[in-house]
Amino acid sequence: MSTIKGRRSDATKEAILAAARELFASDGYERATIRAIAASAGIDPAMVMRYFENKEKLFAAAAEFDLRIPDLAGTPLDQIGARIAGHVLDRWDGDETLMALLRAAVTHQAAADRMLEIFATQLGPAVLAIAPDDAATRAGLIATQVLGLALTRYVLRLPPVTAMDRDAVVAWIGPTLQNYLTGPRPGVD
Amino acid sequence: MSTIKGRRSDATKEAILAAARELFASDGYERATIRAIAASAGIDPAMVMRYFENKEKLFAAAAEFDLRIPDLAGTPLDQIGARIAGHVLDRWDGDETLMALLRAAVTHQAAADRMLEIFATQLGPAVLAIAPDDAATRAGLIATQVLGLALTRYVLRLPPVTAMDRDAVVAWIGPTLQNYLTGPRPGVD
DNA sequence: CTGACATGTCAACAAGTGTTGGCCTACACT
DNA sequence: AGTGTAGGCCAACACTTGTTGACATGTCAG
Repeated sequence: MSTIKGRRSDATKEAILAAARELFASDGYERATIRAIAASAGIDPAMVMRYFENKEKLFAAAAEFDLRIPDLAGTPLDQIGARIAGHVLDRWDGDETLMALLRAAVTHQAAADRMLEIFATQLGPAVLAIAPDDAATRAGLIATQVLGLALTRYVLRLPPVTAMDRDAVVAWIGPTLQNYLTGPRPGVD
Repeated sequence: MSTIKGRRSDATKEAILAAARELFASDGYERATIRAIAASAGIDPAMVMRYFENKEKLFAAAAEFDLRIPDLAGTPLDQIGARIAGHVLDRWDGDETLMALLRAAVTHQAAADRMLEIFATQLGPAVLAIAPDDAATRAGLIATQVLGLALTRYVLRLPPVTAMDRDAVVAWIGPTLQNYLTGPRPGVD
């Protein structure tokens, strides 16, 4: 066995993962059946079980995800909001994994936990580096707006939201994120 | 038959609806089974079919909903955002129908359509009355933030978001909604 | 009491689910 | 050549789903 070249099985394993991501993204956890995923990958359902023990673990493998929050060091402090807004759009358009995660998270506890973990370990620290005070709250607020945008634009496809082009979204959402990140803590008024 | 007093069946019909709302809200459309709903209502699954032809129509009946957007006429123009934020929290805490709708909308097309319709017919006109220009876009942005808040606070239960008390949520989210509603259209800058 | 009708229960169906074990095929190595 | 093994397919399992039709019970008018 040549461990140098990837084994042939790696190819179909990858095909299964791709099909799984696609169906989890479009149908959610329960409606994306193993049979449908296998059919979409052009193989037998039993193969899915061979490579990934069960559906739960298949999802876990398919939902592995990195937000790839950009290094914000070089960005002027007052443009970080817009930068994040643009990044969110790019990331969401280029990878269905996030959609699979969001769709599944709403009805499946394990997926919700994974989503929480991603925001806690990836968004949290990034916010902490910029706004050390109230970092958790500020990160939560950002999640609020970012996930709400994703939900209405990519899942529900609310017409006025899908109609906005990239620049408009950044121009509107950017300042909101900027405020959540670096704005004064409200309440004193 | 005395049409004056409600028939006895109306009671169980209402019990079914209540159980349906509860399970649709906590489990989503596919996981909320007719059998589980019937059991929770203390009756036979066949009764559900007798009163509501099928699962689809049961959901439609259970997801009947009114946002009850308050009359904003008496509210100072610059406090409308906070008013809406508070109203959203009240409405969400007091009625599981919204949660059922949101959870189901993510995986079920009919539910998504219903959600779109609710925002189009109830939120849209209210925004139009206040901000006639760009009303659709502004309503969409509001939906973005409101649904994002609901998603992270009530469905995903993101810790920093659930940790905020009512006043804090209103203080943070209110200005965002205010800006989406009455703020200047960005882009000139 | 007798019947009619609303209200409810029971058992079963057909279809679809995740999952399993046995069997086949092709290729690498000696 | 033969043989071991990884990759793949098939048929079946136990179970759950929405849905249906036949049958039982209650309630009230005559």
